[in-house]
Amino acid sequence: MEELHVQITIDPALYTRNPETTELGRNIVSKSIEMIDELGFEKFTFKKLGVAINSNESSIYRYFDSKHTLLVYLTSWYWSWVEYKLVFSTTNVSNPEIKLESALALITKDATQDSAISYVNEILLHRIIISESSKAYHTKDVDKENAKGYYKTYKRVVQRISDIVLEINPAYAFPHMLISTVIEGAHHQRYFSKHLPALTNVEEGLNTIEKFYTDMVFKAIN
Amino acid sequence: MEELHVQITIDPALYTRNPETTELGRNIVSKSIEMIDELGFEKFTFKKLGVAINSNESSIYRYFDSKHTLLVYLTSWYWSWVEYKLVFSTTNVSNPEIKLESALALITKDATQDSAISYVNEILLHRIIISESSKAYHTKDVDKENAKGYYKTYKRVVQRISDIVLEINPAYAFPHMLISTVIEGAHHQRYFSKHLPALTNVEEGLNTIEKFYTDMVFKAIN
DNA sequence: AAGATATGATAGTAATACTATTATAATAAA
DNA sequence: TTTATTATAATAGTATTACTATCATATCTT
Repeated sequence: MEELHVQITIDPALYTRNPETTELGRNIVSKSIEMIDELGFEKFTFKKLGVAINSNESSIYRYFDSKHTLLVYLTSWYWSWVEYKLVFSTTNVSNPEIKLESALALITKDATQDSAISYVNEILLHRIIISESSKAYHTKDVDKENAKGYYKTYKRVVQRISDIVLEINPAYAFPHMLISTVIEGAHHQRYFSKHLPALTNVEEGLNTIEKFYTDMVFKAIN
Repeated sequence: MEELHVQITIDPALYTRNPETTELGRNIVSKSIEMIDELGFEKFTFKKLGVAINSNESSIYRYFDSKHTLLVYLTSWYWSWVEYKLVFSTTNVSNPEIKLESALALITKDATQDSAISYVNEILLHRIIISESSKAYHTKDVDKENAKGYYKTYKRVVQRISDIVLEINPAYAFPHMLISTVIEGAHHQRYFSKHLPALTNVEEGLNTIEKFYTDMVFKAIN
């Protein structure tokens, strides 16, 4: 696996002090990913995180003004990272079908292991996205937060893949619905396959999710 | 609209005292639906509910042992109700394509207004399902709760519609994935259309969600 | 060496998600 | 009709949460 040297830029609206720039900040991000994965978002607290990194609750609040914005920060980080990989794997590919195929692989495949940034464990982050990320926007404050740009990176990824769909079939009327259905669907199916298998037909090691959605998308747009 | 006289039966694992059997119980269910819709699940509390129905927090705890099981109860209620309507609208229909079409309409259409049970506002309940129901199973306790049968009714609905899919195409390999994708997808699209429209192509009053998923499903299984 | 800034430690607050106890009201059985 | 049973209400209490505020100390810059 080659290492990608990525500069992932997160909207300053999502933090009060940029965690990338200090060791404490990177520790907060790093350990919070581990702990949210382990405890679940509800049982994760800044106090526990402070203890785990030998720091203090009050210091963490200087980086993120709530547990919730930290979650939004992490999802935003994830989508920036996906966007980077998306651009990387689709530029200079002229055939839009092939572009769409790799885009779909990217959003439906199991966790990728390339370590772009040392302090972020992308496999754990992917698991958090699957289990917890819908909580980031299922809030009574969505509209306010959306206006502040909290979900920009997610929307950008959907837009980019929708554009590829339109390259293949400019008359297709529902590209955004289709792509957001695949993204959310892939997360659900991965979660269901582990916890509610009656809701899936996933078979271990067969890339079922990727195959299912790739097949579905190409049939839908033709 | 004709009135359906339904007997919706909820698994006793989901309550400590059956709320259907007493006025207080029905008030709890009724008002909690209104309040969760209005406040969102996080800001809803049993204390506030107690005040709203002129009762007491401690009395509510005799019906439901947590806020979380109340949410699971409500989702279970919702799926029982959907199951009833599904059976009602598909029995004695011999053509499986037509059966599938009405099943898909049922799970993708906007809130239906027939009042089967007086103390449940199905429109508000549908909104709760859209905005909050994923929180019912995105917990660290899913496996334990699944073993107790908490998600049975949801799984039964998916199973029933998957069976119709298999009637049409017995060789189709992913019926459960397809149907759970449609159900979750329809909820997401409805939520996105209100709060994150960049992720959809929904147009007001055109039944976009129903059309999109119906088209998608029939293309996928043929 | 002085000034600025980041971090840590401690304390405090209102609210949450409960549990426990006791009193009172309503209903059913003797 | 009295008694026993059960449901509800009222009150208090607990540990924890999600913060805010204050102040001391360590570190880094000029």
